[in-house]
Amino acid sequence: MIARVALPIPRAKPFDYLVPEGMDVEVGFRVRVPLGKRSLWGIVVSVSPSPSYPGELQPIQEVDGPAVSGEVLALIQEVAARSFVSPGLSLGRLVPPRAQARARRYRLSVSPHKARALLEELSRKAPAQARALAALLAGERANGASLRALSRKGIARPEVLPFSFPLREPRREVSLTEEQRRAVEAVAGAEGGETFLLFGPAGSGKTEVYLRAARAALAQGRGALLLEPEVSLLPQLWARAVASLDEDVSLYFGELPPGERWRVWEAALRGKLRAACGTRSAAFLPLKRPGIFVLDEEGEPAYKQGDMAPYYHAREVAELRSAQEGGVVLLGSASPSVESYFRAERGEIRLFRLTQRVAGHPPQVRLVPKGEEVLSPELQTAMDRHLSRGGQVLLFLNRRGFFTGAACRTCGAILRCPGCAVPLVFHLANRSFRCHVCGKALPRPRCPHCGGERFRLFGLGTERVEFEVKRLFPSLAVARLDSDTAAKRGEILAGLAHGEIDVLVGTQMVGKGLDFPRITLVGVIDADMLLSFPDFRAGERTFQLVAAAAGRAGRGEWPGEVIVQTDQPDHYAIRYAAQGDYLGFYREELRFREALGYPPFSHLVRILVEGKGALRKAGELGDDLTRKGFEVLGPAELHPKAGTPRSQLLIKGGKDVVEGLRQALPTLPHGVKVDPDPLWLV
DNA sequence: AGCACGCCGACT
DNA sequence: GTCGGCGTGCTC
Repeated sequence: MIARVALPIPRAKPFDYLVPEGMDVEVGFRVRVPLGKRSLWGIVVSVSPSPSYPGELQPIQEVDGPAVSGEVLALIQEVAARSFVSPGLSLGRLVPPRAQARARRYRLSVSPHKARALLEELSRKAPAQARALAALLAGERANGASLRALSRKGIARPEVLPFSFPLREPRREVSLTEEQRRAVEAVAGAEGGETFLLFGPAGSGKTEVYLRAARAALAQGRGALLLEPEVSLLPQLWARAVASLDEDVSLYFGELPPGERWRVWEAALRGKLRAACGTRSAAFLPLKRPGIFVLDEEGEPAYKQGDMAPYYHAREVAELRSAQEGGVVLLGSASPSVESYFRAERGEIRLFRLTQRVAGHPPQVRLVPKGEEVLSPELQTAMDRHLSRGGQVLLFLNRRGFFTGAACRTCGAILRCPGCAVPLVFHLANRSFRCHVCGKALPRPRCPHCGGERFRLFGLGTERVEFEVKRLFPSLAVARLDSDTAAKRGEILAGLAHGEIDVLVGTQMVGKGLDFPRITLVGVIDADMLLSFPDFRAGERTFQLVAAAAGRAGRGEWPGEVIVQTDQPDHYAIRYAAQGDYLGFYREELRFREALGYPPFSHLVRILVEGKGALRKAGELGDDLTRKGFEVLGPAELHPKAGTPRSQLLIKGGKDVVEGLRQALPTLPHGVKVDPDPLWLV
């Protein structure tokens, strides 16, 4: 027998190998095979009696066992084809490696009586182990190395616990509003392959609809996948799912330890797992008979993988799966993507609106000018007012660091990363200039033009907002939550929950989904920042930023207030966001998209060319595609990444543009990447 | 992706 | 004279 194996190399086609006599190899199995002088793990995509390769075949070296279901294997191959990358590489990135799950807890394997007796003996020879044993007896945490030593001696044994968040919710049976009930009934009674959009403001009870619909799917013996765009949003959804579904609910996201990822994946593959919460990569979890795919905050760009192949959108993956494997897709949002709302309006997906608030109050939103100070007088006054009443304050700014730019005092040149050419950001934490593209840190940079060592610093980052708040309100407890402090995220959120933190400064992403009833004031430090991006989605992102900020305020009994610092209060994205009017924004945005022929009135494909002569190569590729009848925008030169020059083309076309490109470019030239329906153009 | 082969510049 | 740059091509 011959097995065709997809290997994690850029080549699109799988390789043929001989299956040794007596070896059990099936489609979806992971196998180790020789390739040249190397040996690689790959996934069997088909098994047949005759080879398609004319040369001599090598035998499979080792079988690991089933790694992916036939359905998800086909899905990943389809996703790979759509983003012009090798199925083997895509499989290598989406199917988690087999790894031993790390023990998270140790248990005594001797009686407590015997353990106490051992304690004395150990305290002389191995005091660290004695301390660990004492901690075990007391049910406390202990040093890992000491525990492993105790395990070797047979005194303790490791116990693998599933990954979980330290968060529990009581089970609560809430009665549904009429709107919620109608949505649940429609979703639960739908045919497989249907997509729904649940559109309702923060506090309108979308999560309850997700959970009831998931419960209905589980009751029919089908699986449920609940997705969030960010890991930071998972704990709360997961805790509610655990409380409300009579089912084990696993967590699955890219940042899980490899052993844990594999454990959850394998449980799904074996049919032992029917419900999971996760981020975009969880859309591929090989659940048997999926019944529902929920995407909360469906308009969030984090659902799109755009930085690494395979380029995919979790919504598209869920819809492909529901069409092939059955089940429905339920999208939910207070500010849906323009694309999804457009589809709902055209009747391609079914729209359900939730208009009644079941929790909290709509906040009052005020637009104030930015001015010279980091915190405008209006924001300062409002902070005073809310804090003196015992409220908490959240301040949003989408930029890390202290100063976001530096200009040479001698010649005026802007200090840039030598490899990436983007302006360097000054961070107070280690007093150095850092590149936010490649992460390089320069403690004492010199001007590349004149060698000057003194710089004028400007621009606003989260560190400086934190600094300003501490300066203006010295008695307050101020914390900062951005990717520089993300390691302390749990600690910071606990502090916020216990009222130990008065003011939290954060970037939009890490601060999203916070649900703390005592946060009554939210400040958006610079609402204009996203507007200045040369991207047709700038307005949509700005609306989402302000709308998300508004959704964070006043989730408890007290009415919330939002202060938005902006110098463009008349811009429609900011104006409608302040009014909480999604539809007003949508209509105006749609007119703009139609006038310029942007999505949803067209499809875009981003072609990225990297390496030496990128601009020239992109130009030649663009000319070639123009001759073949494509509408080509560019080439545009991008800032280099870690010294590699980059350029890009945009192709604009109809629904079939990706298929057309696949025929026009059957093999991609070296250094070329293709991202269909990109969400970020810069 | 690796790893080989292969053809042109600055060094013991 | 060689060491080594990375362009092209192949691996079942």
